[in-house]
Amino acid sequence: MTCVLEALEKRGFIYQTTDDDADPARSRRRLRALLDRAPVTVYVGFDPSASSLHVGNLATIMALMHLQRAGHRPIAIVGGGTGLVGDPSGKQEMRQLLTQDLIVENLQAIRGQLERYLDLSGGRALLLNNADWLRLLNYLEFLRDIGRHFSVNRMLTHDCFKIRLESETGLSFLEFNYMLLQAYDFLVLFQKYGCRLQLGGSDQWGNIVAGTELIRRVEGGEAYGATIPLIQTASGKKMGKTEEGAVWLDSKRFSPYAYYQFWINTEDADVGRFLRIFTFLDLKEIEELERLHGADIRRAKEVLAFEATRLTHGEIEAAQARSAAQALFTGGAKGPGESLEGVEMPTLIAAGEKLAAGIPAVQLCVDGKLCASRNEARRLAQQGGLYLNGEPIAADRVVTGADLKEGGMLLRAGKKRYLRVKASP
RNA sequence: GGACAGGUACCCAAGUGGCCAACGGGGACGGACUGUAAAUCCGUUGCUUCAAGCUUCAGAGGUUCGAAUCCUCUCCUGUCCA
Repeated sequence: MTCVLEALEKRGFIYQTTDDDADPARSRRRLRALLDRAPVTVYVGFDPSASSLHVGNLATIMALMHLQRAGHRPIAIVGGGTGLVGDPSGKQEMRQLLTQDLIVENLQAIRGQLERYLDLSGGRALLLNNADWLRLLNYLEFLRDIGRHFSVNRMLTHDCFKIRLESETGLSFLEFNYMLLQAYDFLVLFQKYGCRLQLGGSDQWGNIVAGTELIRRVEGGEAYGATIPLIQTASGKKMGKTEEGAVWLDSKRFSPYAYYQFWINTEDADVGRFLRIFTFLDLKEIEELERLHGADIRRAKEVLAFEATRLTHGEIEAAQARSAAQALFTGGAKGPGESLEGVEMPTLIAAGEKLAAGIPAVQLCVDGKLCASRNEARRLAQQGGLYLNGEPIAADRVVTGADLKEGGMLLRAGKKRYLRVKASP
């Protein structure tokens, strides 16, 4: 059995582990041994504050998939209990508190999504809601049994608190407790499921360590933690954010077409790193792709986009997204034409009679979500960034049935944003 | 509970009676250059039927010919004191 930890390290998943040693040669030895010896139960927590996971969660999910494939047992906690508190780690501002109903709703949705990535059959992976045990807690008992193991002095030295203590927002007592709850989660999982390893984003370091220490104090047991680096783009932006917000893994919120586009727009410098983290291609193949230079790097990006889309949305959707991209970009589509027939892409259906009478192009932009307002569309056109069937158009351009080509037309904003307009019968 | 400081557009942040739809920076968007990349340069960045008009500076009232700016009350945040 090849060492999973080593494989994860090579792919760039591991930022730090609780088993790190000043001497790199000895580092992570026990953790490696643990993972090599027998199946290990590994836990990761997901935040239930949104009804969908997003690309920011993806690296962690991928890590879990690798571990599961290597025979280990993942536990995904959806924080129905901790979600009521809100993790202050890495946050400048206090979180909005969520209602219980909302959390339960989100939890169900996230559950459904995780099933796409993890094999839950026969207990090969578990999805748990920490509300199941956190809600049973009694305040006084918790303080006496768990609280006494924590030193406030020590807690205050953690970065996650330091930042907030120095910020204008401050830190509420509620949030200050979050760390104890997450540590307690780990302890419960250790006791009930024999969970020995917790994984998380690098912002989770403090919470994870708090858990391993609590386990040592209460149970005298040895547990480990590992963090995954915060994935940033080469130019230093947080990965997985677009102007519209997060890149969701839910196809209703973020279409497979848009998802594919998100990946194909990866910066050159990130392609290799992302291939390692966000696909299962083997390292040799990735190295091949990394050898591409100049415009050829796009080929590697196509592989990345296709693989990533396939993992999240499935083979069929991925293929559709790819052919849409090829038709629009590589094919240099000017009009909708045959090449776009049946292609999955953003499409606006305009009422036939209205179109015959003429609709301002700016209105179509707004209706089709290409622009937020007619003003914005007008500006876009004035700057020469609005195209109809491949030709730049003026701000006062009125679109009529005469602009339809083979039953549709193609509006483009800037270089990348396309909208197909079709007439309803 | 008391004292003080503050709440300005996506974010940061100027402005302290008219010259303010509001300086500057970031971000974003468009153009040029390219390869649906990065970097760079130029431009844009409240809404509307683009002429003018309309709605914005925590909220509600008020003073004034005229308010983001002055007054009153309310809400929110931070700091210090109790």
